[in-house]
Amino acid sequence: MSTESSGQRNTAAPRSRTRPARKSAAASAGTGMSQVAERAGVAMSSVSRVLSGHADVSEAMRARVMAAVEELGYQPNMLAQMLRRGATRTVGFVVGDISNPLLSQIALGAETTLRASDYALLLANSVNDPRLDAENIQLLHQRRVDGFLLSLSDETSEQTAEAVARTDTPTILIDRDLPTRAPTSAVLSDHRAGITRAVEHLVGLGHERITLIAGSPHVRPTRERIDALEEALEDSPGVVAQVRPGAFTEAHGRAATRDLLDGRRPPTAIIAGGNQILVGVLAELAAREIRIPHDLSLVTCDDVPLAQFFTPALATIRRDPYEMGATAARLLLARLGGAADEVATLPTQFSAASSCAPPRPRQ
Amino acid sequence: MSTESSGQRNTAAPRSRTRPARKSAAASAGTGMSQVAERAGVAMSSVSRVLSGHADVSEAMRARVMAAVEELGYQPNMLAQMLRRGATRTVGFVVGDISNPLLSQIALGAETTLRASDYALLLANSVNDPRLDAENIQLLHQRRVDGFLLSLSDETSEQTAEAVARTDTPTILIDRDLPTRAPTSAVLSDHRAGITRAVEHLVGLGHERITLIAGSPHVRPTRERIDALEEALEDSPGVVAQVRPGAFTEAHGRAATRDLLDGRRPPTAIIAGGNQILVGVLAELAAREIRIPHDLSLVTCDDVPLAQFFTPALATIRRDPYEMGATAARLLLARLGGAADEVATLPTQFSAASSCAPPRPRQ
DNA sequence: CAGCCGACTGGAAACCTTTCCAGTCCGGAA
DNA sequence: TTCCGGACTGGAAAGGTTTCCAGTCGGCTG
Repeated sequence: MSTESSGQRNTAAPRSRTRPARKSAAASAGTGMSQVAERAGVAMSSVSRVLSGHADVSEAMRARVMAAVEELGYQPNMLAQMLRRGATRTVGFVVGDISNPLLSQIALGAETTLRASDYALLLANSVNDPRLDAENIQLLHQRRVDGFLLSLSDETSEQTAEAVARTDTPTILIDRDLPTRAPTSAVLSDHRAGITRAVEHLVGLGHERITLIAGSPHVRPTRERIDALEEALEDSPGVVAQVRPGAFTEAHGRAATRDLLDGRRPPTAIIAGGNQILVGVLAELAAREIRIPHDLSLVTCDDVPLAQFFTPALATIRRDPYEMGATAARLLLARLGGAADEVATLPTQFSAASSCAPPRPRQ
Repeated sequence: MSTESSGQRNTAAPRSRTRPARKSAAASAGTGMSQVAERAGVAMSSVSRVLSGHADVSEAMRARVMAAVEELGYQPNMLAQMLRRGATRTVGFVVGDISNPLLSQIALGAETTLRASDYALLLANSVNDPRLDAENIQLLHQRRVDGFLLSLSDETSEQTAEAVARTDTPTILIDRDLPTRAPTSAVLSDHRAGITRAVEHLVGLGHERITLIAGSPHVRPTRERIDALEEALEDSPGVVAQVRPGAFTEAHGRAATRDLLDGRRPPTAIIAGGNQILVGVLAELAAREIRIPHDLSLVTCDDVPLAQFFTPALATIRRDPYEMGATAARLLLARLGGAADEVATLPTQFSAASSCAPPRPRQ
């Protein structure tokens, strides 16, 4: 595979230098409620009542005010409203890494749902650094968000727990467990069910050494998957579980795979606990020319679009990330509307495929 | 491929119902600058000066104020600051679809860069609907963002152009061209270079019918790629270019492929203009059991992680989306700092691979 | 007919900061 | 000794809205 480089990197001349003339006089710039009031010949309080749909407003008043609003092209200053009302209609989304397809789909679901209720989404990446989790929470809190959606990098961090507690703001955890007695809503995936089905399938095929290469041990999905794997094998005395938690990275996937295959008793089946991990696993398997499913069976979690063309087809434990985001948003909206905290659990599906087959007979 | 469903969908009981006791008295709640001033026995203006690092402040004053700030755990109210200063230190990011890996990486680059300068990112998806582009711009404008990062769904929309013009706010276009004389910064990809190299490569292999299955014709990348393809073939009289613009969707990729292959003169090479389109193309090729590169050569744009395991390896026109986002953010920060508008062009790389081979001899 | 209530409106405080302006005090220069 | 400027500080306006409170007025009840 050869690589040709092309294109230059430069910064070209500006397209134009002149600022456009100040907008037509009717613009919103500098037009405040008092101008409207003056124009309509009424008090500011009346303007405010009309605009906020207050009940005690006569038709005549409404008409006069609306006319003035039209004429002046008045638009309320949201900052002043936020200050006065003490609410920003803004939600903070703290996420380990938005470039992860799983999380960006969650973000899409959340933002779409929130926007339907006139909330905006403030995005903060923590690049999987627990300190940034806490810092971002603090930062968004200072920006006075009305609520939080948290997909933390590390739920065990003291600082993060403190930061969450300090905010005293409605918070929805996304597939995370925070070890705190404070009430918190959450939307969770039922990882156990997916792993259980996958393991049943593998055991049914005759596998006796099943390895889970998992991500960070400091987040719920990893813990749940590990627990589910070990639990599922309690009834199968002959089958051994191996677990390799680490990080949700290609590097970990690759290193763990290498390590396992070099070990005395390599697994007959691997479950890759995330799409980046999968890449690492596949890379190492390819480098060793290990054939799936002939030499090793493979299951992955949280598929990505192109996975469907992988040969052989990959068995996958799926969930619906858009729906997770949407649900998280709904839970938050409910809380902001005064409802109690609530935990929603969303299902997981296991799709068997030809990447799983009976293990090779023992050599 | 069988599918077992597992897991239940439910909403479980809340974890707790009691609110935690109001935080210790020193909390920021209700603590304003005037409390600090009173506690320190100075005027509010002095507190403000100390906190904003104004020059004319005595050491004694600074110490007293800071002590009071510490004791009260005072945190400034950013909403009041925003209102007073008329700046929010917030940037609006309008994007067709954040769940697209290309765009989510751009978002990551942008957010990371912006946060380093204390700006926050307000995210708005337009789900590829031009009306929502305009609406989101308007919405974010009302929220008084200091600047815009725009990855529009349709740069030809009147409403969008008007919305942009109306805001009179520093704006960076991301790989888009807005037909307006207003000055606008932009970060662009040099698609032409990538396409040119790819076409040279294909022509070198002997291809005579090269098809570009492109995305929406209403955005710059599509136009640039089409132009580049046609231009590149001007010097190769025997080679025919076909172009199938449509949408950045799997459906379009699949339909266009079907259409082409059913046509009288099917292409010998296809360039898929995006990762979703690629999925559609591959699906149709797989359904017809068309072998790459034996029956058809394939090039794709904007790869995704798993693409590297596709067999055969996919020739790809790449760019660095994180860097695009970071560059866009830098351009915006510069504009916010008073600099003139500027256009940055980032390179594109073509990587040849075994998905391209000489075409089958004519039947 | 007095009294009262309800519908409606205006005035002003409150939200919290930044910034302009004026004023105090002191040291140094004339 | 007087004047001036610089260093520093306090007061108050401004930024734009929401909301409480008080007040007016017409109509209805007793």
